Amino acid sequence: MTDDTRWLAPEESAAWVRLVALAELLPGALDAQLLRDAGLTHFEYGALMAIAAAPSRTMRMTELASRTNATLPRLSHVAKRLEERGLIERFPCPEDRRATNATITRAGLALISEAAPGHVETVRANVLDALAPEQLEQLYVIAGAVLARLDPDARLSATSCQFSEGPVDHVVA
Amino acid sequence: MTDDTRWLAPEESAAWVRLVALAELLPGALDAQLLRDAGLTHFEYGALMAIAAAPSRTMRMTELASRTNATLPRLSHVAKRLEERGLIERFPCPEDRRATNATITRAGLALISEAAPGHVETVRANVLDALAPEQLEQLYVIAGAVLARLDPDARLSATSCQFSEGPVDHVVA
DNA sequence: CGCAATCAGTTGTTGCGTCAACCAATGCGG
DNA sequence: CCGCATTGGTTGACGCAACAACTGATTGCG
Repeated sequence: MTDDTRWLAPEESAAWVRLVALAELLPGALDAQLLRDAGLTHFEYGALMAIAAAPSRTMRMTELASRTNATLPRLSHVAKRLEERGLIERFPCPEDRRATNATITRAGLALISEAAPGHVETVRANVLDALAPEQLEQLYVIAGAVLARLDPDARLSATSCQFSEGPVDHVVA
Repeated sequence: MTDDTRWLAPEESAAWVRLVALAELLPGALDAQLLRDAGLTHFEYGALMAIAAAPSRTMRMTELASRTNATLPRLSHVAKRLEERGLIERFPCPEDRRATNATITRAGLALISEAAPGHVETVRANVLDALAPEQLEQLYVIAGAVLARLDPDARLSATSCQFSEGPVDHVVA
């Protein structure tokens, strides 16, 4: 019973344990704040942001699913709930009648506009304010290297980032 | 309507987007491999590892919940399933008859012993092999700084790390 | 032109996590 | 001691995500 597994060295294990803890705690922290202050999960917030950032504030379900790392069934359920809450609207795509387009409503825009400041504040308080500028750069590079493995097609960090943290006034105006 | 929110600078946004993508994808990747190869979620694997690493391979439910970042109800459900599968056993604590102790069985030890190499391989393939030694150190520091905010009591990265990635032979032998 | 294969999305079922309620044991102040 | 709040843990109900199955539209190919 030879064991050729390359077990983790202490430095590797230490870094890994912390990364796992981080990945475990971060989603909960984001969800908790957004759910408390805006009644949105972080996923819903990201989806609304992605739609709002799209040209004409409209996006195909499939593309939205890809950008938010959701399965199509999941997105369909979420969209249904968001539509019932009046935050988005769905209508068949004229060009391809199989497809469905989702648009964010005024109410949806208003909601994310209200939610954004608090969310950004949470991001700063929990992450960004803890890091020096050079660490921010290191994090960018490190996460990029890992994402190249986890997300080879770069479906997430797409060009117009769906978790954009800028003001949304330009779309509201 | 003055807006004193400090919106994210481009470098901040870029790093943040990647970190979020990482936190979103990593759990899924870990779960997928462990579920496929050992029929365990990453959480269950971590819980079994934590018990296995404890003195006399026994741990109180409350402490286990704290170390694995689980609520007590969640852990109770998970423990019930693991017990039904014969991987752990629960028995009332002699000293405090409110408390419950969980012990890992031989079958449980055998399972994590089998699962560990594949898991470590996944960790290397997805994360560690993508990073240079200095990046590993940077990651350790950065994650530590963030965890100081997210997990002030350091309930997760406790001394005998529950997600330990070392061989488990010493407990099996 | 017609049929098969594929694509886009929705719907139903199952499993897991959270929340609230509950029971039992402990311990602490009177 | 006794009463009552607190701690440790389990249970049940509800909500959300994953998977599978299905409908309808489109493409491709003979």
